[in-house]
Amino acid sequence: MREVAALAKVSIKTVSRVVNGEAGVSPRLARRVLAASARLDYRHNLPASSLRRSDGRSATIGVVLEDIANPFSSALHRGIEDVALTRGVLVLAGSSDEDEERERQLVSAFASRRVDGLIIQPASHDHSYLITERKAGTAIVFVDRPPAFLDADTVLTDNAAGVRRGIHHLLSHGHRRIGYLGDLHTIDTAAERHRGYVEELTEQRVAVDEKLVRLDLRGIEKAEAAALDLLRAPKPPTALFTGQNLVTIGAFRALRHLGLHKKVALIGFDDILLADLLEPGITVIAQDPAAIGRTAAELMFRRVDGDRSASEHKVVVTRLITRGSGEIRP
Amino acid sequence: MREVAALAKVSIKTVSRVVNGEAGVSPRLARRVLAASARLDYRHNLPASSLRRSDGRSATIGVVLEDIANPFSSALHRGIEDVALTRGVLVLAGSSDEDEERERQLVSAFASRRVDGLIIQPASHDHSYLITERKAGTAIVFVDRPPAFLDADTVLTDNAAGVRRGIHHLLSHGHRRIGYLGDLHTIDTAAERHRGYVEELTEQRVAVDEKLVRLDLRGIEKAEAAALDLLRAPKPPTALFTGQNLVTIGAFRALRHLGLHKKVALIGFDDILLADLLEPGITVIAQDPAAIGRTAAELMFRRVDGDRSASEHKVVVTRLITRGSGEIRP
DNA sequence: GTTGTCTTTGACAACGTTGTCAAGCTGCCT
DNA sequence: AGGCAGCTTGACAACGTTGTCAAAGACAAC
Repeated sequence: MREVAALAKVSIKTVSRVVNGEAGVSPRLARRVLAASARLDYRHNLPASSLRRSDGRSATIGVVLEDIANPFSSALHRGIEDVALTRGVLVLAGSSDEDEERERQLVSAFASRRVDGLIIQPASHDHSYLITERKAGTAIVFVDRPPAFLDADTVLTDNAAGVRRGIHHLLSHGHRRIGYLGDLHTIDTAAERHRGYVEELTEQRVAVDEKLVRLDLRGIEKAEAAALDLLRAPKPPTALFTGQNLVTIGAFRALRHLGLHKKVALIGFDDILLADLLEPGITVIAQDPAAIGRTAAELMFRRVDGDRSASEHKVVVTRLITRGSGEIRP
Repeated sequence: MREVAALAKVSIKTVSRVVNGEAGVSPRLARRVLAASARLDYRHNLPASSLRRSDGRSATIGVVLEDIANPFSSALHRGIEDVALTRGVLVLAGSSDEDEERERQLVSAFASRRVDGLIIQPASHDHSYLITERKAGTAIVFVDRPPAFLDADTVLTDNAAGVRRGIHHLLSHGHRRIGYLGDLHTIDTAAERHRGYVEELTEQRVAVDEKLVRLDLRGIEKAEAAALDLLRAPKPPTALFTGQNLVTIGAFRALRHLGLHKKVALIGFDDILLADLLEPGITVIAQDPAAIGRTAAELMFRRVDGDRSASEHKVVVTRLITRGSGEIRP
C-alpha cells in the first residue's frame, strides 16, 4: 500500500479510501491510485484490514460437519456456501468424524482465526465451552442436532415426525411386524428417529417388539449383519424401517442376499442417490440438507448483523418419496 | 494479551513467548501467564500474529472445486483436509460451478485472505492470472485437470488410459459396436477420455463410428435422452461406455427404460455409490479422489516449505471394478 | 478583502502480535 | 574481587491497514 501511494504520489490513507470505495476522493486521484495498484499487482490485505477496523470482521465463517465428504454434510455445506457467497464471505470447514475432541479443536482453530460466525453439526454433548466464543461476539448456529448446555439458534429436521410418517405408511399397507434399524443412540437424531418409531406404533396400538429393534449400527456392514440376523429369526419382520443412509444400504444388501427385496418392505430415512434405479426403488423419508444449510446461514448472518433477539429454532420438514420398496404388502 | 500481561505482572513479550511455546521462560512465570490467560479466556489472534511474523503464514489454504457437494469433489476435499489437519492448517473451499469468472473470484478472495497455498480443480482455460499469486509466494497445485498457460504442479487421473482399459474389456467380451457418451468437451478430462476411446478402438483396428458418439452431455437428463436416441437407432450399439458419473446414471436409466439393461453392456467412468446393488451391478473405471486430494496437499505443503524444484506432474491410477454390466456379451 | 462552509487530503496513532536488541541477574572461573 | 558467559526478561518498533482529526484548498456570500 505504501508503494502504491508512493507511485501514485498520494498518501496511503488516500489509497485506503480508494481500495475501500469510500466517497470523497477526487476522480483524478482515484484514477492514479487505481493505475498504480494495477501496475504493482497490489492485493488488499484483509487480515490486516480487519485487525484495524472497529468491527473486526474477517468475512470468514467456520463450519464443523460430521464429514465434509458425506453426501448429507456436503449438501449442507453447499447450502451454507451459497448464502455466504452473496455477502462475500468465505467458508472454513472441517470434519469432526463424530469425535467430541475434534469438534472442540476445530472450533478453537476457527476462533483463533477470528471467524465472524460458527455453524456446527455437533458431535459433542456439552457445548458450554462455547460460552466464551459467544461472549467474544461470534454468532453460533447449530444444525441437524441440538446443542447441550447452551442456548443457541438451531435448524433441525423433524426427525420423529418423519419417521412416524414412514411407519404410518407401512402400517397402512398392512404391516404389523416392522423392524427398526438405527444408528448410534448417542447421536441425537438417531435417538429422535427411534422415538418416532416407538411413538407411532404405540399410538396406532401396535405392540413394540424389542426383538425387532437394533440400534447402534454404524456403517453398512454392521447394518447388513443386523438385518440378516433379524430376517433369519423365527418370526421375522414383514417390513424394515432404517434410520440412516448407510443403514438403509446395508439392509437392502441383506434383503438382496436373502432374495427378500421384493417381499419385505423397506423405508429408509435420508434419500440416496440412485435409490430410484434399484429394484425395487427404495421408498425414503427425504431430508433437505441444502435447505438446512441455507436457513442456518441466514440465521447466522442475522446474528452477525446484530440481531440479539431470543434463540430461534427452525424445523425443516421431510418428504416421503414412494418408489416401490415401501409399498410392498405383507 | 496486554490484559493477560498485566494480570500476570509480566511484559506482553513474555506472554507472547509462553503462547508460542518458546524456550527460555522460567517455569514460575510461565505458570502465572497460563493461569492469567485461562482466567481471562484469552485467545491467540492468528491473523495479527501472522501479520507480524516474518514468514507471514496464515496456516490456511484455499481450495477451488467444481462443486463442494458433488461426491468426487467432496472426497477430494476430504483428502486435502486430512493432510492439512496434520499441520494444523485449515481449509477454505469454494465451488466454481464450471464458471471461469467464479474461479477467479474465489482465487482473489483467497489471495486477499493471504492463504499459504491454493489447490485448484480448474474451470477456466487461462491461468496466467495466477502468475501474480505465485510471485507473492503462494504455492499452487492443480488437481483433476491441468492448468493452461501456466507451469505448475498437477495431480491428474490417467483418464485416457482408464478409458482404454474399459474399452479393451468390452472388446475382449466380443463387442464391436461400442457407443460413447461424454461430458462437455471443453472440460479437459472429458476430452482426454474421449481420446482414450478413439485410440483404443483405432489400435485394435475397430472403426470409430461417429454415429455412436455423443459428447457435451451435461447432467442425467441429457445423458438419458442421448442414450435413448442411440439405442433406438437402426444399428444400435451392443455396449456403452459413459465418460462421467451422471452420464452413467442417465445411460442406465435409458437401458432400464428400454428393458435393455441385461442385454447391452455398460461401463462407466467414476465409481458410483450403490452401483453394486443395481441389477446388473455397474462395472466402472474407478478414480481415487481422496488419493488425488492427499497427493495434491502433500505436494502443496512441500512448496510451502520452500521446495523450489521443477513442477511435478503426478498421475493417480484408475481401477477397473467388474460388477456385471461390463461383462454382458453381445 | 474577509468570513464561513464544504470538500479533499494527509499525518498520526492504533489494532494484536512478534523480531530485535539490550539490560539485569546468576553463577562460575581466575 | 573482578570478569565473563549464559540465561531470563522487557522496551520498542514494526507488520498493513483504517479511524480520527486537523490542515489546506475551493467557492460563495457579504
